[in-house]
Amino acid sequence: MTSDVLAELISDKQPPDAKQRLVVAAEGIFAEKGFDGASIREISTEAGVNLASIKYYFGDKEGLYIEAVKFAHVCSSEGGPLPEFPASMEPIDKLRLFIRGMVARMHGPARPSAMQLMMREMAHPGKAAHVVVQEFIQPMAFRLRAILRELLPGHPESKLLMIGFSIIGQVLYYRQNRPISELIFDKAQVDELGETMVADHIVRFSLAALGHAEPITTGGTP
Amino acid sequence: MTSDVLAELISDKQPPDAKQRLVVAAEGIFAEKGFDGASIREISTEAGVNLASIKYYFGDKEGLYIEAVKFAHVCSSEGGPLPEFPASMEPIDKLRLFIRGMVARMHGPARPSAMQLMMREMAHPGKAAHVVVQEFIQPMAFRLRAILRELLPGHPESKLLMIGFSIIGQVLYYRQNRPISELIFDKAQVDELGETMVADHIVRFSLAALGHAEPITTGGTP
DNA sequence: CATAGTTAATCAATCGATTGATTCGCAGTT
DNA sequence: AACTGCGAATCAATCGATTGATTAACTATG
Repeated sequence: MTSDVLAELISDKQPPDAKQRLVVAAEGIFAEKGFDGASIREISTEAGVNLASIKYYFGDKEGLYIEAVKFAHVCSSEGGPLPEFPASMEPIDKLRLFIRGMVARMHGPARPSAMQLMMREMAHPGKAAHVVVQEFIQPMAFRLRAILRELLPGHPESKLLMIGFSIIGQVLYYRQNRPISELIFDKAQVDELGETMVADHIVRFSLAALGHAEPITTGGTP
Repeated sequence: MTSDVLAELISDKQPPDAKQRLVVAAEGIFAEKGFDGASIREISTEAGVNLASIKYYFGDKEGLYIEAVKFAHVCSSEGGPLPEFPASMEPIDKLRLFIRGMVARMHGPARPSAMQLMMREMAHPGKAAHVVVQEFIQPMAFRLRAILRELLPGHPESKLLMIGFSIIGQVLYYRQNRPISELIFDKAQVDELGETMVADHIVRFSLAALGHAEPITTGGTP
């Protein structure tokens, strides 16, 4: 039905029509207040369109929500489609690039509310979750597992799974738990951890755990 | 005002009164549907008490929510108050015990909805968040930082912070992202990762990254 | 005219909050 | 013992506000 909203939005022209404005406003408000907390009246008001337009374009509130999640997914993906590396590249270098790319995606400059909405949907998966998983999360997960399989041949699948979770867990922490971290420690102390610093740390920490870099204990390159 | 509910609840006798039943029911429903999604009518019905009792005991919906979060915090903590280790113990052993204890707490048998409610509040911190942080999260974080400071003297504070985030991030992943992981991979494949297996992996992965264990690449003990 | 799009107005339902009345238990007084 | 007064606790009933959803009338474009 309304599945081609995305194509319009990513290649949007200047004067966005009602449907576009609705999706954009919905993405921001749903990200801020969640599905239950947001009201379609507030969304339609911010979008500057009539309340009934939501039914007209999306059927009901949930239809608008799903489109907003899809839109958030597209916004988050345009930061870079996870760079392709040549098959000849050393798997350890692939892993290095993969982690860097993933951190960049997370901390990326992309519309913050987009990532926030996706995280909300991931925390409590609903009908819109499978879209995010299938088009956003699953490819990254399978790519990472392929790299790990190449890097650690012969290891049982369960071990590869846990190693992947250890790496993704580190990356996701900064996106999921930043507000809490700022409550625990000084906000300034947490905020000074820039994207490159975090990426360098996770790469070093993970590669060291896999025996492909000097352990953290070592100061620099001795 | 209603700050002594906790004392009653942790040492509760057989016939729970209205206030107790309200808190217990609220914890379950808030955990399942969130603050906005839950209604005080549903909570009072499940608790078997009158709607007006919520105002009588807790003032309003938010007051009940805060008490429910506190209750969830107490429930989650009773699994074990993070074992004290003697100061003479090697820091590396402290770290090992700490990780194991934290994984046990997360996967712990404690009322599942309790942990779920705390995670919900951590994901989108509100007025009740500082209670969870101050009494549940902060002590663990500071304890971990002390261990790391002892283990890695001379390292800058920012590096210790990121190392701590790497460890906590691994532990939290399994609690925060299990439903998504089960969507990405086979549910059975994820579920077969038991608590001890996960704990062993995180310990090995983290200690290896810090140069205090054989890297994962190594099969066993060569 | 016909279709697409937009509008204001309103629907029934549910929300959180509040009211006033009622019951219960236990002190103090006679 | 009997009666009284008072506060704690609970109840049904309802408040105004807001929710998502829907209708019918209106405009504009082709």
